[in-house]
Amino acid sequence: MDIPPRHSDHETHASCALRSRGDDCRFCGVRHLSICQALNINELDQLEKMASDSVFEERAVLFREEDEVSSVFNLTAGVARLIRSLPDGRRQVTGFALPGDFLGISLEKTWRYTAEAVTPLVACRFRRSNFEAFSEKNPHLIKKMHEFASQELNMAQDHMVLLGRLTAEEKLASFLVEMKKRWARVAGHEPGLIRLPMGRQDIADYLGLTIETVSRVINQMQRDRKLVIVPDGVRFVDQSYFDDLAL
Amino acid sequence: MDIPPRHSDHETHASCALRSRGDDCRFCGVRHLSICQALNINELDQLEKMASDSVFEERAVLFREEDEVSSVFNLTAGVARLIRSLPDGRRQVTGFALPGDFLGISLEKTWRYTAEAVTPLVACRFRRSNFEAFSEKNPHLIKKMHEFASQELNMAQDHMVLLGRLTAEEKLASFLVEMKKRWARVAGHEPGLIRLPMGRQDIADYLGLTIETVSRVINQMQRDRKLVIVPDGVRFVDQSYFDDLAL
DNA sequence: CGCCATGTTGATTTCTATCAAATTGAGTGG
DNA sequence: CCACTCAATTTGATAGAAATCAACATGGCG
Repeated sequence: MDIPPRHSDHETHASCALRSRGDDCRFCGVRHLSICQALNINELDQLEKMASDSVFEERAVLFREEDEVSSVFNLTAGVARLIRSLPDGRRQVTGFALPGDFLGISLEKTWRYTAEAVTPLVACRFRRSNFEAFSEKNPHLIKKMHEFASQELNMAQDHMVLLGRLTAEEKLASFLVEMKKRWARVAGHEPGLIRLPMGRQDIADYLGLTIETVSRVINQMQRDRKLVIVPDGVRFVDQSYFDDLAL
Repeated sequence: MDIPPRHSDHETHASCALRSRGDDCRFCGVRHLSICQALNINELDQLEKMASDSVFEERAVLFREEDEVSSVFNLTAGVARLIRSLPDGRRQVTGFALPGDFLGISLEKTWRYTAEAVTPLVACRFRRSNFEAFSEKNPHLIKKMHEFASQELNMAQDHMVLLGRLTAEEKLASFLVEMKKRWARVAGHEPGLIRLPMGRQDIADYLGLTIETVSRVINQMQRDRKLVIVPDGVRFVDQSYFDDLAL
């Protein structure tokens, strides 16, 4: 990955020591996790001709709420936060996108949320018009996109329960269990380590809490020997404590 | 509507003074609001052969979380609450279904929420296997279902902001504005009246509040001359107050 | 080494939940 | 028609969880 891929339109010149599609969808590390699992080798070849790798550095904005959807993205490496903002600055993080996640599943004309890189990230990028035309010709891709959207809707409903009805402690436990499960699907993760590349403020905005409460609850969990805080994340000490509390 | 429709499989013998598909999709009052808008007259005829009108009385359960999805529903009259429950009894109402809304959009194997009739209701019912087979042959129906699912996802994200970041007063204002907008799409509504057929507890469980807080906030709004409480709903007195507060 | 963003900890306030009681109102049967 | 019942709602008093306000600590990086 020292040589930028052919179709690359780098947003930045950040180091390329990141997994990505490279130049061949057949060897893509996130293919089996992503929308592309719906495609056969032949269709993959067609799609590949429309793809370009985009690299974003930490804090870069992939797109903003209200922006026209000119491209859709398939995350291959890194983490993004998805944000809705209120006019007075209050934020709700509606989700974190991990490798394999697709941004633009809805095929709407404008983005309904802002996406920012939490870590350096790589995404397989398609022009919306191309991608939509391709999907128009491949009904099973639409079906797969619908499956992914349904799964997202399901997660959104889970999150409503969390936001509406859980205590701060339950929210944190649920979040950590969720991140543990989601990282387990991503190749190359260290089992046992729950990576938390996002800051405390992002976690707070995801859980409908303040940064102080997030900090207090996590540190209390550490004092109670439920977990240990490590660089870039946490490790569970008492898994059953989390299983009992989590949604 | 005094004579039950041909394919009817009534859950109850409740009065039929309710709008419904009747026996002909072409005259269905919610067609233009529903998934069926994707279909031409010919396709509508095919779909009609698979449809049956179901009638549910107040409080009836359409289906429960975890149940197998044996039928999907297109609501033609009445209101349903969609509920996720925690083991200890805490509830989150994830949404209210109004005429034109489709239940089963995701085509998953099991329901992820419980649906209960808030009012007597009528739904156009399809066996899941039939509906799925039909959609398999009609890619534009899948596309339309995907559009509807995307719209629901969008509403779910709005609701996350509400649950995570709004105050009780803002939550109520947003809810009332949302209901006003949604009823405006349904034929036969009285403009100006915001119908609230659901009880205070349902509203509380939708907004992540308690029944007491919902009651207090609405009654305070009435004392402040922002709205008046009327049988079966409210009327706005100061629309701009709500526009300013709502999400 | 020191700077600045990020995170932690402490003190206090506030909003909403909880607990408790009164009120309303729809449905029932005398 | 009117008392009665029971559920739903409203109102009041108090408690409590998390927010806010305010330092302080940490740690990555020039």
